[in-house]
Amino acid sequence: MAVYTSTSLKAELNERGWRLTPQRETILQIFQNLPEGNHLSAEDLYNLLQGQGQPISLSTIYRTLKLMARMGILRELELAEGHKHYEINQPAPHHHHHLICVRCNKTIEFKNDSILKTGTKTAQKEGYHLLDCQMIIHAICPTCQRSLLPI
Amino acid sequence: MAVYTSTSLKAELNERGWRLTPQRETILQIFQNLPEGNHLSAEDLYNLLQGQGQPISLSTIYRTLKLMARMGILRELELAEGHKHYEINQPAPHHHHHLICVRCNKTIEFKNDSILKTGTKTAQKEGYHLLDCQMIIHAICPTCQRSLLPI
DNA sequence: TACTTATTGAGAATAATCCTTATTAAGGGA
DNA sequence: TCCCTTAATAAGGATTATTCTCAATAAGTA
Ligand SMILES: [Mn+2]
Ligand SMILES: [Mn+2]
Ligand SMILES: [Zn+2]
Ligand SMILES: [Zn+2]
Repeated sequence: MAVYTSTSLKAELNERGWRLTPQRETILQIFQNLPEGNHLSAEDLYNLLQGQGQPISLSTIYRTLKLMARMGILRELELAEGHKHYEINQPAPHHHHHLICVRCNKTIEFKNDSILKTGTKTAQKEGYHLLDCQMIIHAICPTCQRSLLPI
Repeated sequence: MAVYTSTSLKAELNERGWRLTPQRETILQIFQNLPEGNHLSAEDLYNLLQGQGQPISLSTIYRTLKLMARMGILRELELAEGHKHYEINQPAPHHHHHLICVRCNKTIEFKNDSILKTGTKTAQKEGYHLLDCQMIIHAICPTCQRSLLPI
């Protein structure tokens, strides 16, 4: 859960025999500049880059998102049915969690320092190398509670 | 996060104009009798029922899993790439969380009472009706740390 | 028992994600 | 700076988990 720059990303990639490409640099920048509370799906990111005139193929998008999630640079979130969302993975005080309405997918972020502490301790105890730690609350929002629509 | 019986499931379904079917009863029983630490995918459940000589169509399996997750009876877990897993949703002292290796998907369950408390408090504060609350730790297990295989 | 309509089963449809392959270009060494 | 090795990209096809459609069935209710 480190804070990455182009330089530190390059270093970590090269260390493993991998390469820093303009595509990877671009995608890292997008997420670094994404305002807190925003989350991008693969297709969101694809469209965003198209709009900015620096298109990247969908294959590369998917490969890069997976790579960066497995490196601990991005967090992979299940905020809605059917597809994943991503955001930058940052330590406290930016580290946060998600409260999600299972009916309308409205999502609220919240912070709680003890969660990351518990995650760190648990991973360490088992000898795991921590990448990300998230609490997900599935619930029904006030609006959906009032609506009579089924499930 | 209540403990369900056939009777209480029927009551809750009927209250909403829905019905208790043998298929729903069977699926609830499967999960109630599933030993802690076991998690079933839709296909796992389908095959299990086939083997027990009480087959249920895959459509119904998917519909029922989603229904029960949205009722708070089952927990929907993202333990591996590509498909969901389910387990019964129970309060303390059975309530637990998951530490997952992102490379080999090895999963360890752990308990921590303060997590559910935080979840309950956070949902309540926002006026959400709590269904489930889970902490997910993504990490790399000791074995995968030693292996030189990339990502 | 009879009626209404939620639910099932079967298979087709959808869509997110992954895979294949030719081409490009990053990194490291001379 | 130029070369070589090979990792990475782009494009489109393939895969597959999940949803949808619809005719047939059966749960709930009076
Ligand atoms: Mn977020
Ligand atoms: Mn479990
Ligand atoms: Zn809602
Ligand atoms: Zn592992």
